[in-house]
Amino acid sequence: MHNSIIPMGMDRLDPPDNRLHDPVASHLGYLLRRASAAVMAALGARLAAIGMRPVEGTILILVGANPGCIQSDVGRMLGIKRANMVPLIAALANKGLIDKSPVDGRSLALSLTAAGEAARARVEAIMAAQEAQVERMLAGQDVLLLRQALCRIVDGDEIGAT
Amino acid sequence: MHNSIIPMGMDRLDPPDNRLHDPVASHLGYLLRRASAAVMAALGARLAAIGMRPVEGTILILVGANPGCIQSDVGRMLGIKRANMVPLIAALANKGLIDKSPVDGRSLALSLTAAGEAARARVEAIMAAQEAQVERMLAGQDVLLLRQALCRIVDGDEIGAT
DNA sequence: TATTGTTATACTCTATAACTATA
DNA sequence: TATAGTTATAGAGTATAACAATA
Repeated sequence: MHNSIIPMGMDRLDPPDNRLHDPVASHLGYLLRRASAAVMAALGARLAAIGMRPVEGTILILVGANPGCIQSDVGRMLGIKRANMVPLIAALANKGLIDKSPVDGRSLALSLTAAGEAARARVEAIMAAQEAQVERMLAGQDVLLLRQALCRIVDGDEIGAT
Repeated sequence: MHNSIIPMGMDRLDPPDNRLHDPVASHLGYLLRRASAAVMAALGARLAAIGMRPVEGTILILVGANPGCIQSDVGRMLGIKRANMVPLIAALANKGLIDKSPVDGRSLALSLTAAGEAARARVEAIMAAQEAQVERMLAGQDVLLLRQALCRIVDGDEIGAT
């Protein structure tokens, strides 16, 4: 919390930032954004070790838990538009992790290949470790209540209107 | 929380998503990311009413609180790289909201113009309303503790290493 | 008529490398 | 040698519009 109130023009020029006073550092919206970025960066670094990005890992887990689900539903669940799902699913299929089989004539049923299931297991282990660390850093919180509150914001028809 | 455990292949095809089971919906990292996106989208919509984006508003507030600060310090404080600060500051200067005056020969001192100060006040009012709403949606939390925890994650040298 | 998958496209945000001028 | 500002550029992520095939 770089919130020291040292006026500009002083002689302390040594530290990384110039000890700016930051009135937004206490805003929960801002902190949410920065914390999210930090957590995603850390997860990205861990998943990169197995050649995977956070989105891809999440899709693997979701398809693994819902074999036969269709592309559009996965996108809706993750808040990803149809058009943007195409290259994501194509990449996972090209890596041989996901099978696409037509069910409908217009819908594609998704399922994990054997390699996809193995990858999913590795992803889940990494994400579980990440999750444990995040929970540890949220020490002092009622994590159950926090989860519920974040869900309210995510599904938030409450936010956006005044 | 779309977490109902209704197996695929049922006849309930009416709701938006096909009632997928979502094992990642409970992950704090994932919730953090989705909640952050929702809050930022709401803030973006509100600020768009005065022709401003969240980053620009944040910079106005930061410069207003630290007149004479230099571009690089603002970037460091907000986690924005030097190279990416250039067009941001240029845009605010072009709008006549920020003045740049050389102090160093290599550094530029930033300050708000009269119009910039007026814009800053409007931004701060909007952000305060947004912040109040976020706090309301986090009902049941110890907001002070939550702020501290999020700051730990943001400044997190703890996260990223195993 | 609404939905699925798809293509093309554009805009924002972010990251890196390289350069100049200055401290 | 390190820092400030700058340019150019590349990669994600996200958004819209349009189209064909299907329900």
